[in-house]
Amino acid sequence: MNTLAEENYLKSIYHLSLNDVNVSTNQIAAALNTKAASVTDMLKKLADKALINYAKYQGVTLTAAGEKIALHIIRKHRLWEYFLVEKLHFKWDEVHEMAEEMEHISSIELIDRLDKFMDYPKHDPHGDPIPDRNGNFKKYELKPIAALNVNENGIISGVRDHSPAFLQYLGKQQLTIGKKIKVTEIIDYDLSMILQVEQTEIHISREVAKNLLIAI
Amino acid sequence: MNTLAEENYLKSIYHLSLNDVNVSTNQIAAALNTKAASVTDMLKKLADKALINYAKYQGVTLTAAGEKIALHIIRKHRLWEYFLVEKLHFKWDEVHEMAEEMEHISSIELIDRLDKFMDYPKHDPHGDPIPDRNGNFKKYELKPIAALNVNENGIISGVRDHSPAFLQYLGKQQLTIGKKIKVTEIIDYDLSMILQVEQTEIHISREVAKNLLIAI
DNA sequence: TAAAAAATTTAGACTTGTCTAAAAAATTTA
DNA sequence: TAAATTTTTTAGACAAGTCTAAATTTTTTA
Repeated sequence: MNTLAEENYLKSIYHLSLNDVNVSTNQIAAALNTKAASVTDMLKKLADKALINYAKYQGVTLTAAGEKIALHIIRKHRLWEYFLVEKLHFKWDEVHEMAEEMEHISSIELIDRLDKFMDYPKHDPHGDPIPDRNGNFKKYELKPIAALNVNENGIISGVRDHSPAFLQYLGKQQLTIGKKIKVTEIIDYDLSMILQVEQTEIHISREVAKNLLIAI
Repeated sequence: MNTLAEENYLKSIYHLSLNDVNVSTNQIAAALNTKAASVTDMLKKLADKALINYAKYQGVTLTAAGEKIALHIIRKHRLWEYFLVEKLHFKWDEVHEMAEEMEHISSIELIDRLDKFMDYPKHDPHGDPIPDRNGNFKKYELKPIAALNVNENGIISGVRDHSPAFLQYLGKQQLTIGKKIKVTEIIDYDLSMILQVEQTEIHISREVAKNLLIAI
């Protein structure tokens, strides 16, 4: 098996790969709160194990083997988050740190049984898809509410910012996964938006609108 | 917080302390599958942190602080074992290794909620007591079936040997926690015993009788 | 396109936890 | 109780993962 550090590198590289094909040393260092020199050392090890494609100064991509491991860690992270929210009743802004530890529990059988226990959830509490045991999941597209025009509507299906502060704010405003929203007005001055959510109108800044995602 | 290695040392010292007041370097080395020299190094660190009382060549005892940590790890281990058996339907001989990893998940709130989720179980799947959040548990005494005479009876309440092989054997014979047993015969020749368990008679060796415990 | 700036890698060092081999202390035994 | 044996500790080394500082490569910019 891989070390904890290796698993965290693979997971970060996977997430960064969603935005850029080649992931840079500095991006990884920032994501893992470490130094570029440390990243270079680890990249050599991961390349030796054939988990990444690495050419000096060129950035990295995951190999098929590396991506498989990354997706399995993400599967574990998201299933544990679902467990923490649905079974232990934590709030969606409280579970990330715990899941960061739990995602490294190694047993595959354990996670498959946990999946069954919860009746095979498709999304974690933040709307992110949960890969199945083979690493497959539907790559549905989401777009920010900021991209909507007046009178357009959608269902809240994800967040771009996973910080506790943002999640807490959304929770307080009842802007949670599954809620149906409609844009009733866009303020010219600052591009902030007024949304119709169930019976109430909610005013959100452009910043919030960019980080709150709806299904297309 | 403490490192994973430190937690494992404290836990081992706690378990060994149940048999001997002072725990020796070699005992710890054997329990942790490491070398005496490595143990000496770690004992110095734990003593510096005031988690153990350590005098060179004299063996160690846990301080109150060290015992508290050890009991919390044991609490986590046993609650996760209960979860794995009761909720995920693993067999009692399958859960130890998984719980060895899960016991190091740090959140106290998580384990308290898990405890509540399972309705505050008092014993793990092997009959061992689960400490509460303050490290308290009933210190009930158990004795081996080997200590019984003919016609005496009791309720299976624990095991002395936690190895998968022993647990699997017991499971197959229906010799599980909570079963009522009565000694119907003791064979002079090898001190093996014939037990009445529910409707059936089961013949167990002296070795088994020494490792299977009943409530006094 | 050459100089400046930024990104990345290398070199050497440090910490944690481990090891082997040798030394020292404690215990057993004759 | 002195010698032999066992246990424990010390000394020095190593691997993993990290760091700082310096060197190198790439990218940007003037």
